[in-house]
Amino acid sequence: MEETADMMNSNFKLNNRDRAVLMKTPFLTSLTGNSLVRMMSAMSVISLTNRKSIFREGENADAFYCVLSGYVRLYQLNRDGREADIRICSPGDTFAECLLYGGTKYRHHAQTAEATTLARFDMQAVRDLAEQERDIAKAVITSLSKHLITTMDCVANDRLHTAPQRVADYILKRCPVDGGPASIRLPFQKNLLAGMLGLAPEALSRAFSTLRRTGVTVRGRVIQVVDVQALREI
Amino acid sequence: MEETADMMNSNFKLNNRDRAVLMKTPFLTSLTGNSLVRMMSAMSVISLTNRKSIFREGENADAFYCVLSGYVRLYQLNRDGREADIRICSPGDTFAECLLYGGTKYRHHAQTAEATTLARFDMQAVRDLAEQERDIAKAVITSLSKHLITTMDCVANDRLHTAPQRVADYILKRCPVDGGPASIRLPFQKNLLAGMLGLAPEALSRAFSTLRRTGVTVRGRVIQVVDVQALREI
DNA sequence: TCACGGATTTGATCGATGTCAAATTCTGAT
DNA sequence: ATCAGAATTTGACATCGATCAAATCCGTGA
Repeated sequence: MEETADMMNSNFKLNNRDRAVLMKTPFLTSLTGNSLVRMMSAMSVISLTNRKSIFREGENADAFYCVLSGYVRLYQLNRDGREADIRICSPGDTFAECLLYGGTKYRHHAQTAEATTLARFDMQAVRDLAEQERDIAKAVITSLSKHLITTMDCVANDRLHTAPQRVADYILKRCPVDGGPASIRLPFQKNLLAGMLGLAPEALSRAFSTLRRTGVTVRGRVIQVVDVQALREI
Repeated sequence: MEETADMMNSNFKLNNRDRAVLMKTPFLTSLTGNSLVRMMSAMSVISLTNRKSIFREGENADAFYCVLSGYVRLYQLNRDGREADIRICSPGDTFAECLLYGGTKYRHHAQTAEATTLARFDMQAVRDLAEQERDIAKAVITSLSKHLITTMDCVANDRLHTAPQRVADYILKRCPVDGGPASIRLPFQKNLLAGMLGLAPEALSRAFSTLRRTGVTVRGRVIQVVDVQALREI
């Protein structure tokens, strides 16, 4: 059994960290006993290196996924072939689960944005399970609800806030609640943060430099905030 | 029993058209017998005149709604008090149903954008029903799935297309499939269309005038397209 | 530690869209 | 049909963010 260096694809190993993430997924966190076992048996684990395609727009949707480690970029192309990120999925995020009952084709492209481990759920198997087990149906509902809320927030954010405001929002959501100084470390490249916020990388960079005058210092992936309260005002 | 001229609020009458819309709702369309009866008893009908508040951001979410006739605007305010539409709900659309399992407070303001009739579903009652009746859980899942898909499309649209492209998209979705000439009538004010597409009214107006050179004529609410195929190219 | 290549920042510019005000058109009520 | 008020369009502008190119930074592997 040989793996290429390019792409490792396994469905047996699941390390502790990945397992912990998986069990906190809305799909699994509330399940017990039989339901949990059945969900796990509809699932396999997949590891991919950076920049590998997971699926393409228009393909037949026969699975949905949960990110265990790494990041996944969902994007579309416009007529000119330029791509725009729709969503960046972090560990714990589920994607394409809306196709359980919403359609049969993937609606955008998905590719890894880092070395990534995924839980792959067979669409038809989960569909069947949701019809049989009450708690699985409820788990699906919870997952869809939360996902819908974050997506609506995304629309609101895009339509309501400027680039520096979105960046400030992002930082503040990850800062301690008190108003003093704080320091956070980005878990990924700025590239991805830009996509998450619906910005070109250059726009993100300029947003950071706008925030400098509000006491935000950026060095590599480390962001330092002099006064969290002051940042809230922007 | 007296109603003010300002706001009529009834929960007994349901005319034929409204009833037909209601039964095509994802929440009700697949239900039969007992489930249908129980859902109907968790529901009441509300009629409101133009520009009435349905709920406000931060209020306790004790109901979700389905538009039977008229239109509802979901919007948020930014720090300066300027409002941005998040979503325009048309007859058949459901809103705030993501709070069934996603949270306890409304996340934005909702107000009528015309004289409007709504089906109001008691949140807790439907929550209980979804736990008891399989087909109701499934109906909830279907509704959330579809809603999530359209919301993701909205993000994609915002990030990928210019104003004239979005307007062209809107027109094309409502045109016959063949490539010839076509004519459609907007079911609402341009105001609302602008909000739907994430544009200021002035930007919508200018988008229309850009489309004139692609053979699109606008007079009042009537939009005529000389060549549907040509419009697709933009 | 050094050097390389990719990531990020910066500069210059452009196009798209929001904003405000004024002109015009539309609509519904009389 | 007429008119007032609302909706829409148009004009003039300001601003934001995208784009392309060039410079710089940074992390990684040797």
